[in-house]
Amino acid sequence: MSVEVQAKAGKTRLRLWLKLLKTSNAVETALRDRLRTEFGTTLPRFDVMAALARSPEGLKMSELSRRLRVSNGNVTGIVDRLEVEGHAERHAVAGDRRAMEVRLTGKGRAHFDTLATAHEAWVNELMGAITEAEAARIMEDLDSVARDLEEKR
Amino acid sequence: MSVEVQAKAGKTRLRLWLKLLKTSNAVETALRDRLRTEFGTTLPRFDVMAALARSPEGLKMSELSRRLRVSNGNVTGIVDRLEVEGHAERHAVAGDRRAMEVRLTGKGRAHFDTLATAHEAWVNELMGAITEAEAARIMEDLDSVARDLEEKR
DNA sequence: CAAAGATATTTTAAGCTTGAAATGAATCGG
DNA sequence: CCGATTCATTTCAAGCTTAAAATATCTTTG
Repeated sequence: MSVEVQAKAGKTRLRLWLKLLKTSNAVETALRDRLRTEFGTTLPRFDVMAALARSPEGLKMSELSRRLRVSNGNVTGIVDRLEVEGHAERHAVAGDRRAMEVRLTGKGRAHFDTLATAHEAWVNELMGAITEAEAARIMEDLDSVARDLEEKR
Repeated sequence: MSVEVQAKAGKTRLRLWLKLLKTSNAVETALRDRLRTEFGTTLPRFDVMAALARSPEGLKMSELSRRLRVSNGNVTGIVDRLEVEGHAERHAVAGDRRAMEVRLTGKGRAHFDTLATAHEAWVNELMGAITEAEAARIMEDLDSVARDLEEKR
């Protein structure tokens, strides 16, 4: 590839990145707004609840942190707040006094079901401009970026 | 479209959103890491400097806030820190004692040039898995989402 | 001109986020 | 068994972010 063509591809990727960032920020902001105004909650709390909903047996703090790719200290704070709300509970882990298992409460599960339904509808509304065929194609491209990034880690 | 096909397209869009979010978070985290470890700065400061670099005559606080789509209070804090570092300066605006014009200092401009060069190379490295043709196509799709979101605002 | 409304910015309170340090507990090698 | 290391979690300090309230100034209108 010539130097000129390389430079052009570079500028195109930079533009793509800026647009990708702008679009995902716009969608994310809309979701945060709606979670806040319609349900008085936040995206981080929703994310933690979603992870817990997929593991009814409970998850250790470190496992939650690993799955959501956020720091341990971050999970501590979010679970603290979910506990205050009565949506999650910490339980001692038999055989390891260092660890804590976190579970949704009944109230938390019911609340999450409501949130998840609304969330899926919102995403569909916000991303309505993309057809299924386009979605599949973009996902493939993003997958190749994600795989690349995974390797670098 | 049948109910079944609609539901399927809905699930595909949700998956696309989750992948979009994951990928852009991964790229953004890599960029934040490198700005921090290699230059001791942050993405918000980089973003403000980038906006200021494009307007050498200076920008008012409110204009900065509007362009970056962040709150006024947020800009106050970031500009405070850039000022402490000696990378930006606030100036009174002739004819409006409420307003402040912000500009990069000479030091700030030199610093930003270094950052911007590194930033562009990083984005190219991180998004290297995407060819120019794919990039162009994805940008079109994202544009349609962004336009849609613009209208909803 | 004075009151009312609009505009520019800062302040405040609350939450999210991180990396690093601290704590307490488990495990491992000798 | 004991000292060293590793592991799970929390605490801490700093920065980013927002919405809402507070300030100060400008503009419009009666």
